[in-house]
Amino acid sequence: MSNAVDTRTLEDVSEPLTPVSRQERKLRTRQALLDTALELLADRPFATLSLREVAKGAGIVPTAFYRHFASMDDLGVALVEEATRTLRGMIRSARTDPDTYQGMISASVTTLHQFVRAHEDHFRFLTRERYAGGSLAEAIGVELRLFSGDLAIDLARFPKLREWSTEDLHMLADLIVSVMLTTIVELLEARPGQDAKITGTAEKRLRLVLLGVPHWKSA
Amino acid sequence: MSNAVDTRTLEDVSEPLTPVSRQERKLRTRQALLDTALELLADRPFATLSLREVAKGAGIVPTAFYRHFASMDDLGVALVEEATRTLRGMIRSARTDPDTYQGMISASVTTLHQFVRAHEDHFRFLTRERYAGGSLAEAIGVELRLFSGDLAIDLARFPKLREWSTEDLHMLADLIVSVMLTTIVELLEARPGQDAKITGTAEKRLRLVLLGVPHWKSA
DNA sequence: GATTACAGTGAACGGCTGTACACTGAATAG
DNA sequence: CTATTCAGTGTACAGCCGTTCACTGTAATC
Repeated sequence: MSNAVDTRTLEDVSEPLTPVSRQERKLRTRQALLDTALELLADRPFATLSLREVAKGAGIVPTAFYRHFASMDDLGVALVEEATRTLRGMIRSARTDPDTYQGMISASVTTLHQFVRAHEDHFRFLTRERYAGGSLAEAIGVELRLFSGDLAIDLARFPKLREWSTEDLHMLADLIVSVMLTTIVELLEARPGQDAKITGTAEKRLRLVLLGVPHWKSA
Repeated sequence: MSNAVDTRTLEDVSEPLTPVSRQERKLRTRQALLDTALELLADRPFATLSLREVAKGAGIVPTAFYRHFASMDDLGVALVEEATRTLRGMIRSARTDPDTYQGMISASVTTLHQFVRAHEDHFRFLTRERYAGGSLAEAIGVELRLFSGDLAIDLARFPKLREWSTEDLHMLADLIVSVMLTTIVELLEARPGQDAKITGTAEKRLRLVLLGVPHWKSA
């Protein structure tokens, strides 16, 4: 399987076992805090996590938490950064051959599927907190708007979309992003074995949207 | 303005000032608890509310809370019921003249806009908790799937959609619902004065989706 | 080899949490 | 008029919370 997408992100390339410089130990504890938080977030919102339980999960005493983050909010920001790094990795992977709509659609959905399955907790975190309100939701919103903007630029390269207004291009990009988000949530909520059906539906939705493009009049 | 949509739901018709039967007092306190919770939910997720602060907001002592709800989760369920009653009211209002796509689109978006503005806290609650995980999210998910199913049936009445498979009809209905949800979130996050732009974009998105319909081949 | 920097410790604090329990007083039922 | 029902009260308790402070032991520095 030589053309499989590389779903790894920076932090999960395996480290050598010969550890121990001081700053490296610190980095590991920091990562343990982030990983613990991400685990706990599997079934509850970020705002319900306590500093004490995250510290306990990472194997340190509550007060040592402050050696790494000024507050839980601060850890939340770091978590958004980590998760959006994964998201950007996915977008980079998906931005390949802009030849045909159909090719682009199935390739994008395949990439989406692989990344969601390889980083379920990151995507769960992003979709859960996106609408939760507060500063994390805002930070995630900003990131998604950046994503949507990039997509609009990519879309402008297609012949049929050359003459669209930038406003209409953004409208289309937002629509595609919301289909993507819906698909991510469906994948995360799915019982095993439903993946093919969900990705199939996602492709259909994108095809239907793009089917309207040649007949669009902005009015 | 005789053809304005009636955005009231059952609970906000004003009561007479001549109160006081015992069960009526109880109902009022219960409603005060629900209203207080809804206020607090404006800027935080449900899971962070405490029984004590909700009780305090409603003007009763913490232990009296149990005269009305067995737990905060129980209050959450009641809140989902109240909010989905508003949602169903909106759907009933929107289900009017299935003559043309264009007429249906702008009428639906107008109804959506009016209901969201008239019941911001209900819609904020629904969209916030939809992805928050836990039993509330599940209950809201069930309700939205019912909505989507009803919409699929309505859509089947349009000539162009007569011969679509039920699967494709659900795909289309879900797509429309996700556009609606996106629009709701945009309205709730909007700074004042942006409403026209948001509803305009929402109409465009729906028009684009429906533009693909006549050219659809399931395959 | 002596000194410093610092990740992690452990006790203690005041504040908020849910809930048990015995109570009061007024609207209701007999 | 009397007895009952029950929404709301007030006290109390054990548990978790974030944060403070003085501390220890070891890796890094000189």
